[in-house]
Amino acid sequence: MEISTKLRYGARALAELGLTYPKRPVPARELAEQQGLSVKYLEHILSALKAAGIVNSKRGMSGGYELARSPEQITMKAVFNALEGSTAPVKCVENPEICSQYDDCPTRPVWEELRDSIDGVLGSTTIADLTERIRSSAKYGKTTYQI
Amino acid sequence: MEISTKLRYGARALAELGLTYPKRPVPARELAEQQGLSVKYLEHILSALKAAGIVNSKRGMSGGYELARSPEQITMKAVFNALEGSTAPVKCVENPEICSQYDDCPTRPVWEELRDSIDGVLGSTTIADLTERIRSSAKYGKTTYQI
DNA sequence: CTGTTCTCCTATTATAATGATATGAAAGAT
DNA sequence: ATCTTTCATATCATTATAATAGGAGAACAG
Repeated sequence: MEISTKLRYGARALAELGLTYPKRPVPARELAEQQGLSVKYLEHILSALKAAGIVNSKRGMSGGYELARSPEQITMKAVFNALEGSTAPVKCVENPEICSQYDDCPTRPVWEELRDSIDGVLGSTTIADLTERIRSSAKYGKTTYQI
Repeated sequence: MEISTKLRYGARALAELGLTYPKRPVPARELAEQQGLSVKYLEHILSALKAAGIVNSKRGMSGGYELARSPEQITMKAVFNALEGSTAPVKCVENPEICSQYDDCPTRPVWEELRDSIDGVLGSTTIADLTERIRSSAKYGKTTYQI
């Protein structure tokens, strides 16, 4: 039950966007370089984040991506939902109709508890928390990357 | 981030084994019929549960599988680990050496929190809880299946 | 109005994981 | 002996993930 690379890379990219917010948009190329990813792959991820209303984009020279809201207002739950889908570990939890034994299933309550617990963690963490960790990191300010 | 069918089917099978514990072993065929699964597939699952020390098995006539301990002593965390692997949503959480940026990763703490939260839920639920739900279910006693 | 920088859209491919089936050997009970 | 069951291994189909590729179209600078 691992998370996808999309969520991993996407979350880190958003953490970086938190650093520049609200100063300037950052091109996908720049974000990709920081993480050592291909620009094309990160573009996909950013596209999904845009579709979810988490980032805005600007085309052309000195364009790029920027957070659509302040970092404090973007929860990891929203990011998870955008890049990973539902937090429910089984489909029946969100679509009761797909299981004929829904009401009598002895295991479903466990999966519901899991979902709620995951939602709790993700809902109480924001991009601001991630960005703050970059700021207080040992390497912060020592890299070649300029804000 | 869904759980596998192995865990879903396996958990239900264990809940059923809780009903008969400690009276008699139940053959895979019987457990498979209850869930409408192929015997062969469930055999794989039960085999993994046996390797994890969660069930015991007995060959030959009137053989089958039975819980290795009392239902109260088998947590869903043990079952998850046996059928799904680690509860860590990313590998680096359990193997720091695979990531060069381990100490400075702004997202890792989130994944660690997620793991702990999942462990909490799974660790506080036992097979006894599942079995109890079968016992108090509307259909219990009305099926053709005899204990 | 031209070139550059960038997002954006769609298609394709590779790889791995899951889900499942199949065959038959080995062990135990009667 | 024979029936029932676990056990071991191999194979296959399907899906999801991860990633790459090519190029169209917007914004802006000169």
